[in-house]
Amino acid sequence: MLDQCDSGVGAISSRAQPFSSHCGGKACANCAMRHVTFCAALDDGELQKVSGMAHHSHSEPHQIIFQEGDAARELFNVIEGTVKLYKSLADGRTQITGFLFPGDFLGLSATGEYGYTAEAVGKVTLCRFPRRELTGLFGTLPKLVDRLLRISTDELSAAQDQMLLLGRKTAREKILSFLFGMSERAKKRGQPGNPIRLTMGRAEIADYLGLTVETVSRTLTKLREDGVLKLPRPQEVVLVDAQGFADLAMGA
Amino acid sequence: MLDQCDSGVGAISSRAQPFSSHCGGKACANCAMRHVTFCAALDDGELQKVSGMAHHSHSEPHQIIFQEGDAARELFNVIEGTVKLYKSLADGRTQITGFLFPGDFLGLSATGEYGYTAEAVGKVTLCRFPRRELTGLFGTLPKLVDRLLRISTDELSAAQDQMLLLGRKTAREKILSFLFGMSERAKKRGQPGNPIRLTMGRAEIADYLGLTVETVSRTLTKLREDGVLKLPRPQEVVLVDAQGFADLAMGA
DNA sequence: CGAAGACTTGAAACCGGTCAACTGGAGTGG
DNA sequence: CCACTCCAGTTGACCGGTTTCAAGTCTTCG
Repeated sequence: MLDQCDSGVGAISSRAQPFSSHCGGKACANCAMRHVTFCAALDDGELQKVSGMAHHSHSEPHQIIFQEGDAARELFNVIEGTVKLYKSLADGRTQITGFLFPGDFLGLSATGEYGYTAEAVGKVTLCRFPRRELTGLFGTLPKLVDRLLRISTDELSAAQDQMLLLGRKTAREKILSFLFGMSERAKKRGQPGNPIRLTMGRAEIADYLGLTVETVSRTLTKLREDGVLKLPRPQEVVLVDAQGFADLAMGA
Repeated sequence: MLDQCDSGVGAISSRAQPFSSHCGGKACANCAMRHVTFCAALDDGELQKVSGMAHHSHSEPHQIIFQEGDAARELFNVIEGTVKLYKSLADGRTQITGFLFPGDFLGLSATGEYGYTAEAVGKVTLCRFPRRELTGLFGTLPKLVDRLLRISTDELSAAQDQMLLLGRKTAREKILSFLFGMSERAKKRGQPGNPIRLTMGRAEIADYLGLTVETVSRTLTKLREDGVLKLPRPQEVVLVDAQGFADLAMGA
């Protein structure tokens, strides 16, 4: 199901994979991410230029992709799996600033150092680009910068929504917003929006929503008791009434 | 002190100002913001190209500059005064996502609509650019896009810090971080970092930190009682030991 | 089958929120 | 010039949602 340089969105491979593989030639042209992330901004000829500099790599669960403060030498597209981005305080308190799924992009930095840590949640496949080589194309590929600017402002918008959530929503509202967001993003990736598959654990949901594990668990239980959702297994959320749920999550 | 198209950073004018004024010719060349925000990315010749499309305007306290959902037709530089950006829930709960001061930029949007509301905190002077005209220059002025990308990633980085603050810090830590940030930003604008001038009210600080007015007030009182700072007037914070304060705020 | 880890549930404590009253300075008008 | 009003800020008492601490339960996996 997984070729060296190409994978189906959300496909799950049971085959052993090389940790890293260089992809020359028309690798990018065959990539499942061809029409998403910044690659979509390029025509076939332009894609050729970046094809040579990219390569795929695989990360194991809990593996750190890069840490806050590391020199930002690479940019990444997520091909498969879930990545979490987070910042921590000295005493260990952690805030997850975002989850990334197939088709998402990461690695932009204004300072030359990554501003946060990126870690694989489950098994992850990434497409890596050397930053200097890619930014070197900015002059000749203006569409590339446009696209990155757009990705960046998109992320900023999401960050502002998350600030509203963290600063002003109750635990119940946080959970509802989170589930709604997960559902919408799954749909955008062409996956079903209703049975929601949670690829991250309760502790990670808690660190994303500014809550504790216990509160996340209790709140989900309460939503189940209220008939809003079912939890056949911890990682699977079935929405009883998807439309009613959307209204709830939006704040009706 | 204030010309039509030029003002000193942080200068306070007592003269009546026209609400809006078009600035042709070498207006931008004389602007106090010439070497900050995205203007700094352009040489004198390039600046000429944008000079004609820009004009300054003045806003009164509490005046809405644009609202969440409005078509994003303009981009702005803050010339003078304080601007707040915020998002609100249907029931009125509000989260301020950022304060902008002279030299700061706003108005980027991925969707074509502003994703948040911008409001003048005190009297404000803005430099306005029609979005379509400015983005039309992207092709010929790659440095402009680079700069906007950098501004955007800077903001994203600040947003992530704010998420950590909102999700994981205590009220005391939030206030300390806020004051520290205000001090650092004042220094970057070439103003003193120690007596901190708070141009926004307690309610706005509260909406920025995810607290209530009462908690902001109580926490400031506590910091005063602990000898960390003095409050000669509500809008003026004197740090008793600036270095010790910085350590505190960073989490020592 | 046993151990480890993730998730859930329970009881009690606490931080920050809510509601309410008070203070003080700025602006206004008598 | 002083009294009044208004509003921002402060302070107090109480409340409650979330956290904390602790003990279960369930699943997974060796």
